[in-house]
Amino acid sequence: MEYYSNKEDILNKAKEAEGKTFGEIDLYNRLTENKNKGNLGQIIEESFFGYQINSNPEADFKEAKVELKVTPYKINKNKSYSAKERLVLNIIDYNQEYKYEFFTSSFWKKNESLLLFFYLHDYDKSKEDMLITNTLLFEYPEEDLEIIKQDWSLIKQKILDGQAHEISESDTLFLGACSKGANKSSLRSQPFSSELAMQRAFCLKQSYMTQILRKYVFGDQTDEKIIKDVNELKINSLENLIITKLKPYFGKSQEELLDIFMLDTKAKQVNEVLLSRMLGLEGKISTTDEFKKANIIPKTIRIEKSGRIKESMSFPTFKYTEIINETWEESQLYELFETTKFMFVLFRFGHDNKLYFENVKFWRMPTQDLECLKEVWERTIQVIQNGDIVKRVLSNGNFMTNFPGKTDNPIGHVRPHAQNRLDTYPLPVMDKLTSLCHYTKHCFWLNNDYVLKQLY
DNA sequence: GCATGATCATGC
DNA sequence: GCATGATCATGC
Repeated sequence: MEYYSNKEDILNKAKEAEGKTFGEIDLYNRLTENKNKGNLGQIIEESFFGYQINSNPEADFKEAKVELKVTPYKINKNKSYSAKERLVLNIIDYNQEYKYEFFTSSFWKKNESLLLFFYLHDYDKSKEDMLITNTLLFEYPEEDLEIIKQDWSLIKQKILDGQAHEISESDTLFLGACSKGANKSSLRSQPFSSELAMQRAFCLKQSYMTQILRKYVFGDQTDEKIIKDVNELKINSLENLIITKLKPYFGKSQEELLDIFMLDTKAKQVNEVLLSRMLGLEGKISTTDEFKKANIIPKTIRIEKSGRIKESMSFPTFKYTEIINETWEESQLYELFETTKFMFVLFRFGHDNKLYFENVKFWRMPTQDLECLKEVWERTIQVIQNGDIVKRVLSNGNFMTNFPGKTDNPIGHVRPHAQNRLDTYPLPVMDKLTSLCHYTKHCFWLNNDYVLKQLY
């Protein structure tokens, strides 16, 4: 058995796997014999590097401090590449992790540097036919490491606060704590609360992995950064730095801001452009390195003079044929709110009818609210499955539906979101009342009054 | 007045 | 062509 003790040798060996399928590498028929079928990492460890599989707290290549990981990516409709999943790392032992500092943590001990085997995932292929296309020895860039340190500290703080059961992947930016285990009943004890917490593992978020893939594997151009000086991140969080940069503009009207940045009112996208200017960016905030890696979605909210928000908040449409086959924990809705952080950009109408930039708030959906939203998701599936979408036809020809409405749930509801009524998705079950086999695209909306409550 | 259905506008 | 943010229209 060869022994790989330095990074160069390890990477050179890894390169030999590029262009091979898992079937070609698998010497011990792990794939075909159907046991441990999921674990492609084990095949690489055992058949390719020739070492015994272990679950040490140290990295796989202990001496070189390199952890081996196999991870899939996909090609999108628009030909770009995306990581298919988050990169799941070691399980968090709530009863131990809080005792450490970042550089003595279990995360750092095991994942200080990563040897990544990227393979192209293809739904039409079995695992043995999927191709390893690229390998990468990855070390965290300095500016990323500062954010990862903050992420780790936040997770540690939640354990210290007896809040391990409230941890969510959307708490943090690059390094997450994702749920791990067969199901929700994989619970663990925590040191500062009697409440059991879901078993979680450290992970690099899917959005972070996508950026790694694009930048280091496919050599895409680096995206613009909000924080240009790493040192700023050593003393403050990304969120606080953004708020600090925006604070001088709080209370200014849209007109004043346009004036300051010498812009013409070109309607619609003004607020997004203004936000960019206030942060000193050339492009949109949603396309910055930090926002893409952390999966932060900016949302503009306009508060009326009356203090209410007129419109509810929309999200991507769902496909009727797909949603009915989802489980809650793997559903697109759960994934969205479990992993996404939102940046609410608040504007308020003054008594002079002018729009004033008021504040910025980073928000993620609290765990119990997400559980409440589950009822909306369940009801939606039920309605689709029963072919029970249309409740009755209104006098003007519009359809009234049985989808959960705003009054049915405090968090969210289901409503159309389409070009027009003829912009549809196919139905898995024919609608009983109308005999329709396609129905207008719908999506989940967050209730306007719920959103308002989140601001204060 | 507002919940709900429907659609517009923009940009990729 | 369509996703997405934004907003309109109207029946109850």
